[in-house]
Amino acid sequence: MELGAYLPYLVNRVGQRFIGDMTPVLNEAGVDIQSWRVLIALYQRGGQPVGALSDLTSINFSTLSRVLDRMEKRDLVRRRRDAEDARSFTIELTGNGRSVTEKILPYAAELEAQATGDFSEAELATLRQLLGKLYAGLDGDREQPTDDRLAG
Amino acid sequence: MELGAYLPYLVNRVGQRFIGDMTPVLNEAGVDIQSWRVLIALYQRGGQPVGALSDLTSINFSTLSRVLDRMEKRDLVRRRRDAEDARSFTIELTGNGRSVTEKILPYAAELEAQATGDFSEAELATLRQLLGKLYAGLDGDREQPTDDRLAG
DNA sequence: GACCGAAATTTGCACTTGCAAATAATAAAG
DNA sequence: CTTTATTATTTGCAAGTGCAAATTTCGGTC
Repeated sequence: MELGAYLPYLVNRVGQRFIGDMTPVLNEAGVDIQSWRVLIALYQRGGQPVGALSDLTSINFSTLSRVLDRMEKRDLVRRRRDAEDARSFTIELTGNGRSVTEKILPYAAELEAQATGDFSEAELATLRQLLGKLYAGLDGDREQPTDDRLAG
Repeated sequence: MELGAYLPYLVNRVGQRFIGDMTPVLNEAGVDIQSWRVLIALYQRGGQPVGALSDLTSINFSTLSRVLDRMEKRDLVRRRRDAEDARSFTIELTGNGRSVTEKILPYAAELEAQATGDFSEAELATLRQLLGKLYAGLDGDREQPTDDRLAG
């Protein structure tokens, strides 16, 4: 086994860099990385129960619960009791949450663009597709349908 | 922007899964994820100063210092003062560290194999290459030479 | 050969994390 | 309608984490 060929290594290395490069922008906006993950998930998928949000963001259940505490304090999200099932909350963006997200998004896009400056459209598409396929091949136990939809 | 097309999202999602799937095996061996990262880095690259190890593993400097404390306690690594420069330590695997690593490696390989079961050799090579390229495109500020060598 | 800025590593501190147990609400059965 | 099993979420606790400051050593300069 060669380190530079070991996929978990290659993947997490890139992931860490994305995080490292995003952090200064997020700090300036007073948002931590986990909150940012939640923000984009909600921004694009709309209100979600905590469980779905945990799947969506890969943030641990209990951790997410406390991330939401922070976010609520900073008026980024709101917990609304589900009318159908009172065990469940729907987490939704506040107006402020939406506006903060929209302020950060351009930087996120720019970072991605910078990282993929040397990529052709075809390469980009391939990379996305292969990452999706890789994800699908991991931990097949979890509910596949949901995950597949996410991968789309 | 679509969530499923956003690279940081796709990458970190896969990374989290790799970690999640590896954790049970690591727990059984009494090793945490960070220690595992250090183990494979040392196993493949040999003794390293803390700084290089931090680059190699993407683990924050101060965090790594304490990860090494844990690892030293569990007799996985040893700190040896550099003869040339007494500010620096060379971190090296102990015999036990090597043997623990070799015990875990097959599972790591199996996990990767399982995740990439549907991949052709060509796809695998492409994925690795594109991840390397993506890494290179990120955070161009850091010392490129070192990073490029690592990406090899 | 004492002085000063820079480099390698560690530590203080306040905050974040994940596991497992607790809470709260629903659903199904008797 | 009480009991019991199940699901959604939160919390107690013991670690783990990152930032910024401290420590130790180096290399050059006066």
